[in-house]
Amino acid sequence: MNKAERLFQLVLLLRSRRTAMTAEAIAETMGVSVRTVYRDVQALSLSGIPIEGEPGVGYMIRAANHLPPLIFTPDELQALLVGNRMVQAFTDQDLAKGARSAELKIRSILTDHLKQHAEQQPYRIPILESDDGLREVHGKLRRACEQRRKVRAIYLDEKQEKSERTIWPLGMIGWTGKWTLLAWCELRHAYRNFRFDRFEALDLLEENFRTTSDISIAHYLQSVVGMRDPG
Amino acid sequence: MNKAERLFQLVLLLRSRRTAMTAEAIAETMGVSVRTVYRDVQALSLSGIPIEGEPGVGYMIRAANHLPPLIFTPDELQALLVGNRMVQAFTDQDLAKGARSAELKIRSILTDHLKQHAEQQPYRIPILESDDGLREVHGKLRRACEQRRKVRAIYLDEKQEKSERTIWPLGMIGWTGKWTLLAWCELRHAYRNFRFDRFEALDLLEENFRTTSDISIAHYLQSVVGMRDPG
DNA sequence: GAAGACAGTGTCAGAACCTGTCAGTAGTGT
DNA sequence: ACACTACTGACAGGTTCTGACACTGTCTTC
Repeated sequence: MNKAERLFQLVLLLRSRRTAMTAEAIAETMGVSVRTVYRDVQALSLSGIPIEGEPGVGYMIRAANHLPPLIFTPDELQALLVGNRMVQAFTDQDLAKGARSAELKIRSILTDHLKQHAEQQPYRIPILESDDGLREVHGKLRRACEQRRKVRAIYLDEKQEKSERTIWPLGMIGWTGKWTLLAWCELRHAYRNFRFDRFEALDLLEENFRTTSDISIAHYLQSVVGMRDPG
Repeated sequence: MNKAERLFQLVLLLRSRRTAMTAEAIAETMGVSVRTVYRDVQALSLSGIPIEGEPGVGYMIRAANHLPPLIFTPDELQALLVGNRMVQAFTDQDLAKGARSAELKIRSILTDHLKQHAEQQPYRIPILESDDGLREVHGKLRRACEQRRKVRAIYLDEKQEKSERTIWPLGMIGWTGKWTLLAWCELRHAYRNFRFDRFEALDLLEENFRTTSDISIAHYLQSVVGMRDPG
């Protein structure tokens, strides 16, 4: 049996049971090594199939019938589709890819009636290749934020003055037409905002940082802007 | 992309459409040769997925239920959430409402693992009340586009000259930081682009218009911009 | 708190499988 | 008979997949 067929069978196998199944048991049923089962589980997981394992218990797939089926209203669908296009145009390559595959998944569960709706979109959001440089910056900063990695950056400020510093990227703020990074500046020991389009160079360092109650988006919004963080 | 993943994508792709798709079109979307598409179709068919082809028409899949329970990957989820926030900030009130309720529905089906992901968002997209005027314009134009209603508009052009005209709103184009309306101008008998922030007044008329092969977004993109409409 | 069991990951070489190419076939319309 | 489309067969070379084995991290037992 080849891999594709085996993955398909694995989904059927797990879905047909109410109890979990250990990797070893799966290996035996499928006639492959345990190592291969681990790889198969990972493959399914990466495709977004909600397969979950627990040590000592085994793997199972969450039964679909315990969930409310996802049914969107036309406005909800429209919002998702428009949002997805904005992401493709205004963020980074990886997120754009995520947006595309999320859209495929959403479209695949629509009723015919809604599919029709989805097809006649008045929205067009051009994806400009000239923004590819910005997309790269965006991607790097997103990774840095998510992994809480410090960043060494060369930045050009409003006065056209170049500076090199180490910053802790806390959050990415979307304004109409531009993104800024909220970061903690090690040099100044203070919050600073950086426009994405003013970075001359960016290096993700190996070193991590820790957000504290004194250094975080919520704290910045509270103490500097004077508003509660909506999350 | 490996075969297993591609087969999964193929199922989603076919399920996401109302109409059949030729092997050649599939090959192009997937980035593989046509021969491989034929093999993939056969593989799915052998696994018992009801995929059917008709010469000259293409392939399609009957009935659902063959889809494994579907959930999003972290990147897909991130894309949906960011997109939703952009919609709330940069479109109109109704669509924003749609975005919020869509988000609730999506969150309700997430696994614990994904919920955690969803909570630690680095993105913040402020919703500025000062844009409420723009939101109203946006909402009116969206309704006009969707219902294909003619619009009587007072518009201030680049030279600060005011004009009143009847237009057929065809599409809403999202640029970095601004929206423009592509419309057919009854006065000039030509396509015109209007910035949302330059409308002084907007009245949705009772009268409808009909898009034709000579007056449509696709035709505009083809004949004026010189590109194919991505849809 | 050391030893051991258990679940899962990293790596590697050889085997198996997959892909594109190209030639060929069946069916259909002219 | 010819052209055309949709599809299949065969094959070489390139990729990927698999199992073996060492290894990590966690939890349990004594």
